[in-house]
Amino acid sequence: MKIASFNINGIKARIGQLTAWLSEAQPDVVVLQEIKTVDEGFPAELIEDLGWKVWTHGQKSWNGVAVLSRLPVEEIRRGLPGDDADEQARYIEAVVMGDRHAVTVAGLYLPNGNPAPGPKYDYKLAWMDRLRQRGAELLATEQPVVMLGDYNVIPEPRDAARPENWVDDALFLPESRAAFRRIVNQGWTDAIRVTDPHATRGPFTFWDYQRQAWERDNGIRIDHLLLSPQAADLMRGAGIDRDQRAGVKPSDHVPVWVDLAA
DNA sequence: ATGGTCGCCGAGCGA
Repeated sequence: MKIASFNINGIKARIGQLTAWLSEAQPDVVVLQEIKTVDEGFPAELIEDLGWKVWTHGQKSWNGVAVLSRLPVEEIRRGLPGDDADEQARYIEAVVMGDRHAVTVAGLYLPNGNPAPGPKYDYKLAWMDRLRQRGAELLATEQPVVMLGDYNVIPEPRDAARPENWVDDALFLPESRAAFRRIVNQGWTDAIRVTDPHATRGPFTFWDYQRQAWERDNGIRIDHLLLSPQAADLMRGAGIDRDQRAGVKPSDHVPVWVDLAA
């Protein structure tokens, strides 16, 4: 079961890139972030015509997440538990049926948090605490779980081409990194990192549109795939589709994926 | 220190 995450940065602007990548990469399950539309504005038919089922959790203009699956899905949950007043569409969860295992796939778009300090940063840290609580519940199932998406956290200096540029940024502040570490340390495996544990630079998943960041490979790694122990035991491989950042009108993020023997 | 680029939609915000 190949499971991927892609921050698409506006589905209406990126439907062509998405469908081309789907046929090229051949994932079985995809979570999307920043669809930037209400559910009715999502071009589901174009994707359904390619053999997918589509579930969206949309919002006007900002945020918004979705699940695409070519495998049967048993349950869908929209919204991160823990705050009924939270209006932002940043979380969607699916139980996907593989041939051998059911896999819980939690797609997330963690708040950016800038400027920090401030209310947006407080919201980010509170959201991360809610994610940690949901993560504990999912780990307690002792089943294969993949919690993946745009975490908006640079975990370590080697995850940025120029870490010195990020020291005051909500993506790299010590509190953000500590909150991410606290989640990982519950027992999750960082699928991309374990494919090359001793890398000293990168790999990256995001390059800003500004200042020729892509041309200069001035990237950061903020899209992550966290695996429960039962999912990590099934891992066959993981990767980053870096070439998706080239070409005409790309997203500023690229897809990340993990393949499970599920 | 500033501005640099996108996508949302049709001005300015969020990233």
